[in-house]
Amino acid sequence: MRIAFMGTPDFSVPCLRVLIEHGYDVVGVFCQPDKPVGRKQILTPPPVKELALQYGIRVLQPTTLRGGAGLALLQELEPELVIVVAYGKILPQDFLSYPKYGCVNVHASLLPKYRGASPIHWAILNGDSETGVTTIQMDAGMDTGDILRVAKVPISPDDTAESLFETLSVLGAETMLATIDDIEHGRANPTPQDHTRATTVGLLTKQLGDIDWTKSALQIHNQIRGLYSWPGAYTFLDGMMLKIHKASLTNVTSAKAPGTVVQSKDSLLVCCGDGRCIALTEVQLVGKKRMAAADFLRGHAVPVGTILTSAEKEA
RNA sequence: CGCGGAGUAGAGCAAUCCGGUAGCUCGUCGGGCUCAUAACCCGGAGGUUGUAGGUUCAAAUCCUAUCUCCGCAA
Repeated sequence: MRIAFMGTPDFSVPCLRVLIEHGYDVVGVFCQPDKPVGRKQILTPPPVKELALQYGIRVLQPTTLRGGAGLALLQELEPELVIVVAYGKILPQDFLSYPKYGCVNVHASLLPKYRGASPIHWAILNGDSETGVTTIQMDAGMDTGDILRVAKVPISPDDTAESLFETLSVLGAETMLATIDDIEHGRANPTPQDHTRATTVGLLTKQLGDIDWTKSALQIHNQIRGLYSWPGAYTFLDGMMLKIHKASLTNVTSAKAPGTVVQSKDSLLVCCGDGRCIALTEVQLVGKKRMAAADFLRGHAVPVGTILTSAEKEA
């Protein structure tokens, strides 16, 4: 089967890899144009492009698919099926309807929940106990197509957005293969989504990382692990931003004001809004490297009673 | 040349402005002490102060260049 692949970030890589390894005829790979990255603004190719180049697969990086531009490329590649995994652009209708088997999208949530840009993070931010991947037959809407396959996975209390990313990208690849197999053998059974239960999530912003200590310890813990390792959660210590990379829940309770440091030996134990304390175990001060809280405390005395504040209160 | 911070003992920091025996907390090693604690007391080891030049009687510190790491912004 002639397949065109569309994807850009790390999440898409396992999918493309298994397509190649299973001998599918990948006739072309679409991804976003190279972008300047990092402090030096070095032009960096997306991860998917690098993999494609290793296998000598043709890479296409159009800035737009609209106005027939995308369709023209498809007519050149003549794919029977298009697989889309975190590509990053909306596909126009003429593009969607070109391939014999249409376009299939691999989405990292249990649709119709968390349509949109950052489903993995929101599953953790909201404290969900399970998430998964869904493959859909794409239509013109954003993640609104009929469901082909679903694979669920539990979210453990230790999971971070990063660890789930890893898990779901692999699960996504497996589910994609199964879906393609269904299509090849005429077993596909598209089921419409329950649109009344749909939720949509947007792009993450840095601002989401600002910790509001009046929230419960559980909510704050979800925030820290849901935003790890990007964009990350943070708070303010003596007017300086302190990034919180890792933290763990404790059974310690305290009647102190939310944000108060109640212990600062091996970790920073901070009182939250519901009276429970959360232990900050890996932190990073502005301009410094990330380090274990115990290391941080050797060089920075944080007296018990110090109060951590949110950006809003700083301003 | 987008803005800024930082390289000092195994770890985290101080001393740098104003040049003069590199210090603190922790770890580590040895000894002591206690029914006991993230215990406490005593002692030791561990450094070409990122690199290369320059100024000076003397440079972690001042000057020049260079490498690396990091925060913001994008």
